[in-house]
Amino acid sequence: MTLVRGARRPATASAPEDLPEGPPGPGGPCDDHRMVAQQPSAGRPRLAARQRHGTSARDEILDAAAELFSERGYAATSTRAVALAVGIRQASLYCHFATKEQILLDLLGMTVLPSLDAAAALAERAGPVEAKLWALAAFDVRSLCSTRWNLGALQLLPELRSPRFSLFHEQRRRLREAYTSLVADGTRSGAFPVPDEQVATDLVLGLVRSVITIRQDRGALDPEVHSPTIADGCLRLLAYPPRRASSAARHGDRLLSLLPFQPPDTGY
Amino acid sequence: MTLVRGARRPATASAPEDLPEGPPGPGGPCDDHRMVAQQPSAGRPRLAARQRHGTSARDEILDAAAELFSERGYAATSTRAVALAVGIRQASLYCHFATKEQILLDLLGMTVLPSLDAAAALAERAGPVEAKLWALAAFDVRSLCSTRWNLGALQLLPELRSPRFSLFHEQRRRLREAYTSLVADGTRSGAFPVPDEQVATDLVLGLVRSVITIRQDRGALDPEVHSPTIADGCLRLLAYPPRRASSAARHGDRLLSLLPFQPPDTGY
DNA sequence: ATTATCTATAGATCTATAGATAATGC
DNA sequence: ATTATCTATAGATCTATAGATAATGC
Repeated sequence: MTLVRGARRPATASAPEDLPEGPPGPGGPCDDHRMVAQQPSAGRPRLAARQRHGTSARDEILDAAAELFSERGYAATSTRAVALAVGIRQASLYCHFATKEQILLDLLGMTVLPSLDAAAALAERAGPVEAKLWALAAFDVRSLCSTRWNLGALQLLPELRSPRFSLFHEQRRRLREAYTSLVADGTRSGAFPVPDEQVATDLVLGLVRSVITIRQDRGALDPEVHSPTIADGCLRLLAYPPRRASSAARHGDRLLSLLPFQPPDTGY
Repeated sequence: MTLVRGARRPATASAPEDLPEGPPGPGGPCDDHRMVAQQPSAGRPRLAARQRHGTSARDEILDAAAELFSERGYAATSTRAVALAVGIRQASLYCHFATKEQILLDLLGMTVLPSLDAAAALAERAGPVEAKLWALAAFDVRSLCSTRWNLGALQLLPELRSPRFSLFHEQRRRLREAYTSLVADGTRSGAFPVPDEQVATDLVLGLVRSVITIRQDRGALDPEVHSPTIADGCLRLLAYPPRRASSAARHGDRLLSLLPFQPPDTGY
């Protein structure tokens, strides 16, 4: 059986790909304030100037993939589309990532790990459980609002249900357990008089994550509005007494500001 | 330029496709209780017996596509995979749908229209706004819980952001408006003392839709648990006074039972 | 004759690899 | 020499169409 080489490429293609015109000037001509100036470096020059946020080719690729995967989906985004958004050739992606899936895996790590760190730090601090839960929810929402692209939307990708993403699922499970344990504490202490702890935890997590779809529908959100509003909403969902709510929120806000780190607000 | 025909098919393939063995017996051998007995009908017989819920080939295809699109995603599900799940050849899908996208469009209609009908029916009835909101949320949740496959997950598909799905977006916008108008009524009457009506509506809708992701995580949900629990949660989110909550829920439940139709509970 | 399926395949597109090329840095 | 890119393309796979085939129903 013989195969015809190149039979798939139409004869009309004069230039094999479309890249933004113009070779990069010395030092990189990117005057867009979002981007970081590039030092001239080793390697064959690119055909197009730098157009992405990020100080390395790897970060530029992650930035483009974050935009496209979160807005169009993973399977629906070709590696060619990612490369085009970076300004390099499709094959050049593979100098920095072994597979397309590895790009997604790297992005997924960024969506859960900050909140997981916050949950661990809060668990070690003293304070009433309602303030801790408020602080964790507020941190989580702020993280989801503050990334340059709506990285949280990656958590909704149907492709993640494959067992190849078990590392990510394990991280999500641990974050869920942090919420579960706070809800259980509050139920024991009487702060959260709910009939079913698991259902209550599911609803709290659902409310926190609804910021992802709200951001998809409305575009950029103000973390200073949604973070406290949703954290307040979590306490209401848990039937925390309304007359004590504003005091718990103040306490939670203080806990949040004392954390040794804050959610990213300049991207990731 | 000459092309080599069939060069893509490996020489090892003895049978061109894999279908469940066994030609259909007369009248259809499907003794699975989930399926409906088939009359022998015109047309060339299938290679495999019927394996899907549905009384027509079209419904069988929708059933299989609902399962695969909701669990694996749209772009990640090939038409070949859908056909395989139905027990027909890939090309046979196109006897019933013009394009793959048309299958998704038909499924999307099923996810919003029942709740839209419920919203219209509730708007015409008399009753306190808190009971109406409770009833709408409870109906919505019950719809999302009661379909054979998690059809609501289709609403999360990233492919939907394309303008080709504007009909679906219009339906979603009308359902959102039903919620918006109830929240606005309740704010005016003092039942829902919230500072920002739009944010409050977003959170209520987010809480209702969280049943989609909860079902993805936990599998089948009991509508008799989640429907009232989430409807209660909506009133709490809207700062409805707790001491009046159980009365509002009773009233809402009565409104719900008086609707001229109920959410599907045998599939769709 | 009509119908619903089947086989076969066109043509587009996708991911990943092989190897050439054009810079920097020693 | 090392590095980061480029060109070219293999081989798999995808959607959709053309036309053959094997039933029913008149």
